[in-house]
Amino acid sequence: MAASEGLSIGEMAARTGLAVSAIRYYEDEGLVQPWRNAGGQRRFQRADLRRLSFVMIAQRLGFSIAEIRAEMADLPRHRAPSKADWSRISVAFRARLEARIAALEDLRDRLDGCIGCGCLSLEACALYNPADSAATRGSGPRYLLGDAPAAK
Amino acid sequence: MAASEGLSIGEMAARTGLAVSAIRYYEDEGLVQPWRNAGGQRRFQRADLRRLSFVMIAQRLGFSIAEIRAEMADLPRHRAPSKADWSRISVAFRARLEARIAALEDLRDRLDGCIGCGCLSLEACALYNPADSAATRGSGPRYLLGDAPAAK
DNA sequence: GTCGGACCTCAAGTACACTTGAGGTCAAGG
DNA sequence: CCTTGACCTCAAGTGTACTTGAGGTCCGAC
Repeated sequence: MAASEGLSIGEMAARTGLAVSAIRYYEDEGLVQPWRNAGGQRRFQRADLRRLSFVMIAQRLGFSIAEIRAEMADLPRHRAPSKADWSRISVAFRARLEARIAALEDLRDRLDGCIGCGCLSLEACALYNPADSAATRGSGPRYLLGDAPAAK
Repeated sequence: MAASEGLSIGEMAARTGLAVSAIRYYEDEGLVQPWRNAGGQRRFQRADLRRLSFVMIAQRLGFSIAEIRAEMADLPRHRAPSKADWSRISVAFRARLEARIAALEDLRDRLDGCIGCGCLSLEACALYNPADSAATRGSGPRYLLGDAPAAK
C-alpha cells in the first residue's frame, strides 16, 4: 500500500462504489488506462478515482459510455486533470443537462394541453408530432428512461 | 376494408408509424389484444390505435413497457376507452414526468455547485451522495438516458 | 385461377452496460 | 512454505426493446 505504487482494482472499487467488473469494463471501453505491475495486475493512478467518479456522475446525467469517452478525450492522459479541465467538461455537461430538462418540460407542457381533452387520437394531438420528430427515427431501441427499473 | 372487420396489422403500422414487428411485440407484452380472422391474421379495434399511440407517448416520457402495461391495466378491455380514462392516466403520467424533471434539476443544481471548484474528488462533492442514494443500487444496468443514441 | 404482397410463427440477432462463471495466477500473512 | 483471498482472462449470460431472417400461409386484384 505504498503511496507510489498505485491503487489496485479492489481499492478503486472500494473507494468509488463501483463493482470490480464494472471498472474492468470501463478499461475495455477506454475510460481509464491502468498500467500493470510485475504480476500482471492493474494499478491505477489516484487521478483515475476522479475519472471513474466522473463516469458515474455522467451516467446519472444520462450520458452513454460513448459520449463520456468523447467528453473525456480532452482530458490529459498522463497529467492529473486540473480543476480547469473538469470545469470545462462540467460546463459542457450542464448544457446537455439543460437541454434534456427543456425537452422534458416541453413534453410536460404538451401533455398538459392534452389532459382532459381525451384527444389521444392520431389526427389532432400535439404529442404525436413533436418539434423534434426529425430525430429519433433510427432503428434499434431508443431509450429515454428516467430511473432504475429496479426502483419500481 | 369494411368498417366492421377491424384493422390489419399493416394498417395499424401505417397509421401509428410503428413497425409491424413492434406491434407484434406489444401484443406479446400484453399491451394490445387483437382477435384473429378466419385465416389467423390479427385484426385490431380502432381503440387500439389509441392504445398504441399511448404506448408511444409513454415511451417518450420515459416509461418502460412494464410500467405502461401496469398503467393501462386500468383501461377497459372491451369498451373503447373514454376521455375520462385517458385523462386519469395522463394525470398520473404528468406526476411521474414532474418527478423526473425535478430530479434532473436537482442534479443540475448540484453540478452548478461543483463547476469551477474542481472538487470531483470523493470526499466533498455533493454529486456523490445524492439524496436518493438509497435507490438505484440493485444489479443490472440502470438506465437514465435522455434521447436516442442514434441522434449523436 | 394464379400471383405477389401481406401476413404468420419461431428463433436468433442487436445495442448498451454490465455481471457471472470457469479455470487459473499472484501476493501477503501466518 | 503454504494457504487464502484478491486478481487475471475469456466466454457467456442478463434485461429492455425491439429487428431480422427463415420458412411457410393467406388474401385480394387481375
